[in-house]
Amino acid sequence: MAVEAPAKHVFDFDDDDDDDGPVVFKRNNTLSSKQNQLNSEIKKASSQRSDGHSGSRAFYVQASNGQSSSSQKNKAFPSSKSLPVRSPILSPKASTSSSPVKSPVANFKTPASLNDHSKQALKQNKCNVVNEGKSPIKGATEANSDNDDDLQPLSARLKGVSNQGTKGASTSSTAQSHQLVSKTEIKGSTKDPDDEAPLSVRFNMKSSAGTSSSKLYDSDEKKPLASNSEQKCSTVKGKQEKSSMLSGKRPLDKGNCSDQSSAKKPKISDTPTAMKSKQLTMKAEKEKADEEDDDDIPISQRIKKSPPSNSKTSSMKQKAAKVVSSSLKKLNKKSKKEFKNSKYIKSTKVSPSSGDGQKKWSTLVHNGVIFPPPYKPHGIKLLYDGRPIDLTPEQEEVATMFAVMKDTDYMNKPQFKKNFWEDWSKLLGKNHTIKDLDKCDFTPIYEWHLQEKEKKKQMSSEEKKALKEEKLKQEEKYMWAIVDRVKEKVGNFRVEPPGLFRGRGEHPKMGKLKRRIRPSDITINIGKNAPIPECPIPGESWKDIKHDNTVTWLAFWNDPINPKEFKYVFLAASSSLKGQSDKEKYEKARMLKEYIKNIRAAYTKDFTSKDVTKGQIAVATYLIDKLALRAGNEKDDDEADTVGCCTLKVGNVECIPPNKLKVKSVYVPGKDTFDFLGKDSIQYVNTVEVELPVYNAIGQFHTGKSKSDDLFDKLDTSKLNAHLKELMPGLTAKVFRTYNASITLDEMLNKETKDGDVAEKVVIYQRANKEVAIICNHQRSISKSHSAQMSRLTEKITELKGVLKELKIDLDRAKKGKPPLKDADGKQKRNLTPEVLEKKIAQTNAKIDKMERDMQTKEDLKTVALGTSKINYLDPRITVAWCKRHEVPIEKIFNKSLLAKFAWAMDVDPDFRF
DNA sequence: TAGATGACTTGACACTATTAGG
DNA sequence: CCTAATAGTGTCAAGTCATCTA
Repeated sequence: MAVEAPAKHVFDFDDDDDDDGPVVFKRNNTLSSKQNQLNSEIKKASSQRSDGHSGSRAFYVQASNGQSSSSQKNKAFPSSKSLPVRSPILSPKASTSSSPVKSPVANFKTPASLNDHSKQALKQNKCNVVNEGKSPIKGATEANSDNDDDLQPLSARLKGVSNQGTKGASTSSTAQSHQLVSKTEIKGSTKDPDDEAPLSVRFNMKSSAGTSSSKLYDSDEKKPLASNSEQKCSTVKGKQEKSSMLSGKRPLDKGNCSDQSSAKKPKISDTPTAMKSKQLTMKAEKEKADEEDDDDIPISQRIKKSPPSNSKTSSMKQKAAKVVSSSLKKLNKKSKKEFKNSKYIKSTKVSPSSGDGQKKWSTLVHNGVIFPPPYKPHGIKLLYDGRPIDLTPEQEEVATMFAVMKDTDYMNKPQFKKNFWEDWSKLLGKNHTIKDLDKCDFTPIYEWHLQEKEKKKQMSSEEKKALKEEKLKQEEKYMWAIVDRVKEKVGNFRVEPPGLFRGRGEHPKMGKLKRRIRPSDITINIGKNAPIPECPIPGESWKDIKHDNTVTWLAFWNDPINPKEFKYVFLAASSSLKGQSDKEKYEKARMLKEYIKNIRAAYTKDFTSKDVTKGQIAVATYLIDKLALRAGNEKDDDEADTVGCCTLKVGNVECIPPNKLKVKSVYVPGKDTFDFLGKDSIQYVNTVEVELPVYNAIGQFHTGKSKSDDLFDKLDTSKLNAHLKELMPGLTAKVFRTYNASITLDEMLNKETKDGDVAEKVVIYQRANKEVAIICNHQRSISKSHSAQMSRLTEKITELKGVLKELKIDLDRAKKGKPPLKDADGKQKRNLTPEVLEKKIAQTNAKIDKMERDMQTKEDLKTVALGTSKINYLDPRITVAWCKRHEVPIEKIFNKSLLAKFAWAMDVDPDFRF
């Protein structure tokens, strides 16, 4: 446990908490209380079907969180990912005292025995949670109200029209019987004791697996529209040769940014007492928190309990919701301020407020950031006109950055070279020998670089290990922050090293020098009473120190490429702060489910609106809903030229009438082709059938415009989002992406999962995952070795087929009592019985089948990136619940970092549906 | 109310570590 | 065991969206 000492040493505070176990690892159940807020803000009348008690209990510090990377080998770890309440680092004994026990069924291993601390933590946390609308009938009533047949989905309408899509589309809402009642009753009966019960009880798959089958609802409504669309994802990255206009539009490289850094919404000061009040036990805090929670929440509670969505009344409901939610916001804000300096402030740490510039933390301790090592000159000379040239270390450093990129695609981009030359020649100075980049030969430096790389590779594993450990030792203290007395991982504590800007696509600024960041560029954000991190570079100092607890960043600096933008240091994804907002995001998306029917009905109505703005909003919303497009903010001239929905150009959307003019188009749905560069200059190509009114509307938006004009000239993202907010509190364009992704996963999993072994189920999951990735257009570049791999596989299959043929011949002969043919080398093969041969044939056939399937999968997935959706779009609770229901170890789906990131979702009820 | 600013999420890809296959 | 493929992790660019400012 070498890490223990440094960790403690670094954050030496709270000594007296130690006897109570490191406070740091008693994570509060921020999520559930947070959820209350979410609810209060947006949830209102929406139903929450089988949210179960997710997040409604003690929170387990994810192991990885308290885990030093050096101890990751610990085998106990993977099995207890979500569980250790105490860090193995800080409390070694915890590993034995709360040793995880295998859950009888699946691998949701759970602690059979929690140590006292953990138990206490559980209890304490529980109280946070009770108010979470947990009435046993909650699920039942609301699920019932979620009457699918009430909902008139667009997809249903589309079905008549577009028969093209088959992808993952559930075809009917057959199984709509509301067996939910029984389900929730079962749930309810086990729930209450649950809270006290060992977690293993809740994870007991057998019990839940038995009931889960009763739950089969399916609704067209929830089906993503995109599932009906035929998607073609081109793999080609965009290559628009954009005439470079490095607009001088960024005049101010303001060194004055010091001002800006502070100009912000009103600061809420830290609790003065926060750090000092060591005598304040967690429990006391907790209780206060609960008190205040109770004070804070009731309205939302009431709101939540108000009748769930019902399409007939929903417009009224929506209005009401809006009002309530906004007034509630104000109320929250106000009360927060009023209590700011009271001791109640403590409580907000348990339920930091969402959004609205409210408090994100009460105490924050960290050690700042670590800087890349200074440049070490290598002395290798580049050749200019064939002659070696001396460079100063500064000049050499930048030259090396360029040299090292020799074999990248950037070298083929004039813009890159141009920008590089501009910045580098400045460093060289006016009278330097080097006057022309084209005459420079960087090869010596490049080769030196390759050599260095090779050297590194050749190092013995001991050396490598030592090096790694050295690095770890240096970084250890920066890796952690203590947020509200919980030790949390910091995400990116390393300051970005200098380099050449690698903009994607045709970025006008690619190749520019990204200068070195120094302490004097960096603003630190930290708790009022926390020690200010020592500046790691002697003689220098931070630019500024702030104590802003309305934000979550620990530090920032101005982006050297675009000085009015910032680079932030945040907590890692596994932190509870991130987890909170993650959960909120999915809750919002789930809420959309309750509104979607009305929203679709509304925009469908507006397709034909006389009001052009209305029509454009309608069509845009439709595209966002159906195609999962991004919103599409305006972009500056000094950014790559990419578009999203609101910034689509006329030329991006082509109408393909069945034959000629759209006016003529009869009662046939039109076809629209999309082709544009999206985020990261990834190309989007999609041909999709749309409803006739949409087709016509697009045609109208086209008229009188040139290809480069905005398709939606009356629209931008803020108007669009403002409109969406009227339909559902908190609704924005991106929620549709989350919604469509998660609902697709949920439905596919529940529809497709059959009996079978774990491997088969994992395949089902991957297929659903892939579907989502396609919907979201998550692409990856084809690996360099792809074609080689494919041909190798083909080869192998051919070979196997040859074997098969031979076997068949041998079988024939064996049946006739003849000996087998000689093998390729002319040697006599063994005599085998027909039975054995038949078995071999079957085996070979199976092998070939498998290989062909693998090959197909490989081909299908060569341009599809599954990771992004898993990380950002798929509600982890869907996955966790599915795993529980189907006895698939969660580790088969989530890797270590995802498990840490989704710790908040691990205790979801197996019956959870998105 | 548009545009600027600020904070945060999303995204592809490069680099490393681990595992599978020969 | 070694190599190649794959999985995992880190990096940092590029989005979204709320809020502030003029």
